[in-house]
Amino acid sequence: MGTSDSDNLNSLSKTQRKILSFIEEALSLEGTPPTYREIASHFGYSAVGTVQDHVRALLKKGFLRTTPGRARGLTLSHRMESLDIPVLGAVPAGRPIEAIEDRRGSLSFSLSSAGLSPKSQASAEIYALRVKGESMRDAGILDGDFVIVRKQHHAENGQIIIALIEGEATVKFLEKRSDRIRLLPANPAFSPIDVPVDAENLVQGKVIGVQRFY
Amino acid sequence: MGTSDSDNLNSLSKTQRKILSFIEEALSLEGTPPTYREIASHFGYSAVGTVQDHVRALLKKGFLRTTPGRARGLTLSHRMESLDIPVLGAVPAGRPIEAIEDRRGSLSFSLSSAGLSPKSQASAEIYALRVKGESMRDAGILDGDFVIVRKQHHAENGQIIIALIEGEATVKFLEKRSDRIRLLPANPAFSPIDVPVDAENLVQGKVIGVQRFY
DNA sequence: CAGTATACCATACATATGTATGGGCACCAG
DNA sequence: CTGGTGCCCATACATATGTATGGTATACTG
Repeated sequence: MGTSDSDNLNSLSKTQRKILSFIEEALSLEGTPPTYREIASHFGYSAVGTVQDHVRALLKKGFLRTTPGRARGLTLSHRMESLDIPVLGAVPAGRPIEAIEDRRGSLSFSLSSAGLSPKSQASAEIYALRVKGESMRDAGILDGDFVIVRKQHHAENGQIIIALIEGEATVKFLEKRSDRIRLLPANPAFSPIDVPVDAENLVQGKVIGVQRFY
Repeated sequence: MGTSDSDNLNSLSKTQRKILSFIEEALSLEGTPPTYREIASHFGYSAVGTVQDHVRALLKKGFLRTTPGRARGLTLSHRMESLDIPVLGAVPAGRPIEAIEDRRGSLSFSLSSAGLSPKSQASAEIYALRVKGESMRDAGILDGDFVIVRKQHHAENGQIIIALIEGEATVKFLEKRSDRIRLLPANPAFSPIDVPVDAENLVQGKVIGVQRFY
């Protein structure tokens, strides 16, 4: 498991990361890489050269490859696979998930199979989290599995959600009541967790899928 | 589930099929669709117009889409997803899985996450099956889940495999012994199945992943 | 201070690429 | 025979796009 230079996303500036994400996204959504001008207009740049600079940086750092002269010649140097959603790392204490940009990699996920429109992906509201622990075992969500999450701050009874409890992200069933909210594990060895109805940032997202690799 | 016109590959001429395949291939290999001229030179055409004709036909028949004016604007009209593996239907009696081409759709699956090289994909040896029943419940494989299978006819002890029993495909743990082979369910409500060691076509593939959609 | 990286703008130019037009030839159904 | 489809060539043109050049400004580092 090498953390080579080109693997270390921390070596990227915030802007560079944004642009890289956009390219990844466009690749999966449109099937073709964006042009320099498309990138520029997306971020409000009035100059193509601005994008050139950033692409050049990403090139130099090994995140992108280009075929000289080729239209839409940008490709990701890593995974040729395709469309991917970010795999977020562990949730630092107290920080809601939106703040996290600690990408650990990416997963491929069939949005159409999940009945999602391309739009829901466009807004980059889908991400993956690696499950730790056995608390959802009986729901078929095992330790090490990836849950596919759509970022949203509401959910219905009985849905599996990502909840933020004391700064920690956990996967649980949601049970809303008038007086309190209860988070139910799917494993008799674990106890339900009660939360005040007015808890802030409780619901971070809804689990829309599970992926496991043997 | 209609077999619409654009689903029927038989409505394509041999040449059109070749060109469609080339586009699909280029998409997965290069990450970008080919240009008309690239297609032309690949097939030895000296005229761009020749490709235009064929693309126009594929367009008309609904296999391709284009964004007018866009460089490398060809995209597949079906699965926008990306790389996909076929989802096979139920296994008809007695017929080994290789014979089945009853595509029910396709799934996106992150090969790199599963530690697979692009080559294993190229050989189209990966497919998906929809799980019926609860026999593997305790292994986190639930009814309705998709198992990702690599086609192979051998497997090791403890691995989850696709076994062909009396013409039916089932998901089970494999337990090889000197005298017989035992297929273990992951659910106390089900019983192990014993199979002679010389059973033919028993192991159809190895389960390398699971995917679930809520 | 010089040097380097980041971040942006403006402009120009060569060419990569989609697209239109106009043929030509073979085959087959009406 | 006429029309449609498949299959191929040649050429022209507008524009989509990569790429080079040259600025400005900030911040950090040695």
